[in-house]
Amino acid sequence: MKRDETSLKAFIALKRTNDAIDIAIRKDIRKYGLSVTEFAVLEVLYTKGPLTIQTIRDRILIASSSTTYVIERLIEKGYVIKEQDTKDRRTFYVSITDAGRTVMEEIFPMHAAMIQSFFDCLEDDELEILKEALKKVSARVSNII
Amino acid sequence: MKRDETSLKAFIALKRTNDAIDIAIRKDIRKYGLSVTEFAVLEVLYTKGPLTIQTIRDRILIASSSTTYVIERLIEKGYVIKEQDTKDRRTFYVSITDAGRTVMEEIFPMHAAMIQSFFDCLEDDELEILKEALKKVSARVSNII
DNA sequence: TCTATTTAGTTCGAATTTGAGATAATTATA
DNA sequence: TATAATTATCTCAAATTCGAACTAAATAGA
Repeated sequence: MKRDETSLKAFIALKRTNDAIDIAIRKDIRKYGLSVTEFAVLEVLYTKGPLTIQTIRDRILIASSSTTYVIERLIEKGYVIKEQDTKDRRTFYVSITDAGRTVMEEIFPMHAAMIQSFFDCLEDDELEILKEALKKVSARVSNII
Repeated sequence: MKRDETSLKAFIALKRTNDAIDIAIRKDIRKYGLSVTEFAVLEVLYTKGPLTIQTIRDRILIASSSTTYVIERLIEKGYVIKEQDTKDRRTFYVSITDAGRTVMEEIFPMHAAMIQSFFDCLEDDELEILKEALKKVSARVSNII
């Protein structure tokens, strides 16, 4: 198969894999009344600690207006709080609350187990190459855009 | 790094790569007045020929209500037509029109070149493993769900 | 210092997407 | 054959997402 053709096939496989996993996660997380985006925000705050709104947006790659929206939903649910930075009053830090942490502690193990089961069809070295190759490609995409 | 941890990292990299590419494609295709979903439908009809609505839905993994919606948009734009199957009157075949083909012939080379440039940071064997690994994972996900 | 530019986040309207529940046609079963 | 179950698609309301334009605050440059 020619190089160009392989790239296109890889892209199609990437899209399909992502979409299929997304559907699985959506179903799973819906039980807890969360959308995939809400979960992504909670997850990054849970693992990385308090972040500015902008950092959250860069992490999960959604429009900034969507970031405002999803954080508002999470505040309503009591899972995060938003605090203005005293030094730079344009920026806000978002942190997970105890209630948010409790939900994540309930969801996360099942979520992680599901993800792991998706990848358990790969050998160790395949998985490693997959991970590294994806990192290279996403860095490349960010560079080009 | 432990196996489980690598799976989670691979998943995060997958999501991030997909989202970044999606944003790039959206920008690119917007110039032609198409959404990413509309483009995906056109692309599959362009490369695979006429398909039923259900097959299109399975290919691009969106809700069936969304399939109805996006095909309606494409009909309005004159890029596809919908024809009822004479044998099974529940099913409809969707085909790309000449106008749709013309648009695809205009967009597709640039689109393909962009995709290829995203993957040109990988060696041939890395790309091959990436593609095959993604196929395995998406098959695995479909099996589990 | 004054003004221009940049940065962080929000508002708003329009477009898209979803899930739940129809409808209509086909197929399986009693 | 009559009825039940399945299949293909659609309708609808609600939720999400986006892009464009905005406000407010900080920083850079004259």
